[in-house]
Amino acid sequence: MKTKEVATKYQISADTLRYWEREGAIPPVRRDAAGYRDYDEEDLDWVSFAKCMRDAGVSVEYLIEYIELFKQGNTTLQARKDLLREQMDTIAKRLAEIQETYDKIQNKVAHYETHVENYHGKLSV
Amino acid sequence: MKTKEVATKYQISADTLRYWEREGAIPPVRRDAAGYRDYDEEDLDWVSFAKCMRDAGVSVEYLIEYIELFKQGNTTLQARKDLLREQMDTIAKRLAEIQETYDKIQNKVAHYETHVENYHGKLSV
DNA sequence: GGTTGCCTTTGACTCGACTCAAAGGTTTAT
DNA sequence: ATAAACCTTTGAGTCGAGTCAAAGGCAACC
Repeated sequence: MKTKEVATKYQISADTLRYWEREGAIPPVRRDAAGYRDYDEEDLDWVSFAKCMRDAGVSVEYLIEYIELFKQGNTTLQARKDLLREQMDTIAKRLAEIQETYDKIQNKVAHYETHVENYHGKLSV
Repeated sequence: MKTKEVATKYQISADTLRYWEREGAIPPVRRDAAGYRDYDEEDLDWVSFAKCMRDAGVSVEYLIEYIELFKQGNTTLQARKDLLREQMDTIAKRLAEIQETYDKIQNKVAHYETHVENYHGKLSV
């Protein structure tokens, strides 16, 4: 699978794909005879992983760290697990925060329904 | 309440507070005789609103738009409500996305428990 | 009355994460 | 066989969102 195809499939720009690889946020991708990237199943898994994590707000730097550990082989299994757990905690917090904001806005919108003046109310009702 | 106090209270830098106001992401704050900002209850509500929204990933630009509408008075009530609803949709999507990633990582971590090799598995199990 | 610690503005700087442009090689369709 | 549509690298540019530094004003304690 070539760059643009992958880009389309995962809704990422080709530039971003190359950028991630350049930075080490995904491992180096296989190349064909012409030197063109040719993503195999495993490469796609890494792309999918990176996209997921980025979408959840995980920094590129974290991804690089993870790949770094992966490259060092099976002695880093525990470290990688720890890194993922750490990210899970962060994501969980973000999730809760966003949920909270969501509820508050919902409340605010509900107030708009009833208060038909020059409304500006608190978020925390 | 003075700038630093507010900054501490909401875990924002004083610079950010001034930046938001400068950009119009919150309305102008009352000043004391010396020209120092003195946040009253309503100002604090706006700060809290801005922080909430920013934390949920809403752009400063959106906040500016909202404040713009607010300044224009009660003819913009519907527009403001629409804007908030739009943001709610976006936030809801983000929420779902993050939740999905969270579940996937959880799964991945679980796999680490059982697969004790040079593990790298798919996110989607 | 001086030092410390706030406060102000203005304008420049940083940082992360892309994004684009230039210059050029390959492959596919006509 | 030539154009269109890909691909490559390198290096520079952009963009959002702060963040910092300079230069100076007020305020309170010792």
